[in-house]
Amino acid sequence: MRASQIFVPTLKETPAEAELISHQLLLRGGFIRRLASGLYTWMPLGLRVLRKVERVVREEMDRSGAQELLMPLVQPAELWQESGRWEQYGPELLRLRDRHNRDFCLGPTHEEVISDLVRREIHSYRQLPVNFYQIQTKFRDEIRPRFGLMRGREFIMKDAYSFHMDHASLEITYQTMYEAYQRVFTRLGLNFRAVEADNGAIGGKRSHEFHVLADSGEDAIVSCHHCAYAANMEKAQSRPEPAGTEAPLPAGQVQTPGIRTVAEQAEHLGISAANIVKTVLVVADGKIVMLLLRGDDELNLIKAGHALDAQNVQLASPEEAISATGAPLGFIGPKDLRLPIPIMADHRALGVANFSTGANAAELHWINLNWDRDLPRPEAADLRNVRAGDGCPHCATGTLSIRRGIEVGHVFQLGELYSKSMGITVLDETGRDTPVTMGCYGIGVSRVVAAAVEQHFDDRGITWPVALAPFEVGIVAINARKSPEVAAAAQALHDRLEAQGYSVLLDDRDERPGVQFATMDLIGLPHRIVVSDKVLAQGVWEYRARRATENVLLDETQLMNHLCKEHPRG
RNA sequence: CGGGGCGUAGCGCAGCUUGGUAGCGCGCCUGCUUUGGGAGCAGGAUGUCGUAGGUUCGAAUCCUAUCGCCCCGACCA
Repeated sequence: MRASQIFVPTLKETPAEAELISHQLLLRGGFIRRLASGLYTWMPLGLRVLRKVERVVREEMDRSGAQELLMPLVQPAELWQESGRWEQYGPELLRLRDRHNRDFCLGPTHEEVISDLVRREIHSYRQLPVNFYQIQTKFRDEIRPRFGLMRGREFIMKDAYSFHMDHASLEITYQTMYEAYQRVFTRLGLNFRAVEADNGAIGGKRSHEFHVLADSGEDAIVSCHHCAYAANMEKAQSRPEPAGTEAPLPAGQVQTPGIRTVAEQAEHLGISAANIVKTVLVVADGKIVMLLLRGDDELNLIKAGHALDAQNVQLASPEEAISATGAPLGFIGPKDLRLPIPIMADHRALGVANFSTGANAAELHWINLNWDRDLPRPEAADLRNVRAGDGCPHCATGTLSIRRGIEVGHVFQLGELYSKSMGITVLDETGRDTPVTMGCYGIGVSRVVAAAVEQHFDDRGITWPVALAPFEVGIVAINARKSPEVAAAAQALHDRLEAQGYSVLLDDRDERPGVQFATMDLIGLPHRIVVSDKVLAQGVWEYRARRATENVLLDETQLMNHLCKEHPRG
């Protein structure tokens, strides 16, 4: 491909709308253009990158035995009403009506459609297991689309759905998908981590997220630097700590005027936050519940939802707090409640001796309380966010660290959720109707493009991994208009490389060398070859890898060997 | 949904406080020169100042409404 034949509108200046480096560089490099909030056009160069991702995903899905199909973006409301998600999904589901006044939605995901297909078409255990996938546009009417491709409203996703007679079969496919995802992200040249994830209210046995590691990531992921343990924040646990062995001190109450926060309380009392048990009131499915945490810990609402077996957990409002306990926020505690409120404590809160907590009266706190002696131990659960430095729950010596990640993949065991709500059954060996077990597996194809840039850029532009680059090799013909020899040599080299199977972009534009170099660097092709009179006179090519800083002079054989080494084929 | 910010040429911005009919840089077009890291000189084109209404002799500027875009928050008692 010659640069004069492909539309690559690069920008010297960064558009004001772009905050994230990937967003900036994809706009500047002419890969994407914004149409409206969360909606992007894939320009010719960007589309080439997107197709690269799709190709790798498709190859690995096919290799793992999944079958590709393509389902509609527009989906009838009836299916969503049947699964219950027409009501549950909320405003993220973009609903629309057709001319006959029938309700539809734009598919944010395709469990309903695939479930409908499978229950119509698959009737026997002999037809299972089966795994269908598609690479298709999704629409989610996000509260706040942001960061360009990272959180768009319309995006491209590979979604797969598997169906099984039993959990053992699901487990096999799940593992197969997990391994396929490992291969996909490895082949794409991304630094990623698979982490244990929370299944949410859906339940099911297992779930893993695949995160590309990047400081700009929206998710916190936890990993042990000693063993293989890794989990996302909602799921991560830490090694239990031995309870304190301090001798109990006499309990008492202390005036704490104007003290609202744990930090203020610790300072006022001259103790550490770890010696405070803080009380968080939440409303779990409409009911007030008191949660206790060590003062230096943070509540994780998702974990609270699990512990309480509640769909919806929110912090209580100041008014709800007063009406439930008689005390304002900041002075609430588990001892001597005037109304019975269910109490649940994080494990670590139960390990604190001689702790301070609210006394259920304005401007009053307890000090030196001890479990069992002063108040009964409440039910214990895991409620806190782990912190960097916590002990690993899986090995004896490791400690946890927290990094940022961009979620690009998710494998999930759905179990019988949809087969029950939508009645997907098959006949088993004995001729009995049996609900099938389901798994689902997603990759954010368009998000992968942005995530890759977040991980691969420098001050001059993008530094694509070879598997993602829109072209593998860039040829810069210096002053080709002045030198027919350069023009001819560059074109001939381009043709030879393409004949070898490389994708090549030949910069044949009538631009000054500086412009050509700047463009090449910005769009981030992995290999650059410069053709000039100077170089031709020496009978060599001037080569430079995008991620290198020095030029290398190579003869044709050396060049071909080098490229071959970088791009193993077959 | 709450809070904040911004809409002026294709892009980045100034002008607005103090109303007088729009400007800078980049890009674009023409010519000449230049040619190894986003060139120089000369000439040129491009704006319903987001939209609608109002105030005024006069509005990019003041007022009202509205649309769009961006950022932050929605997490601690």
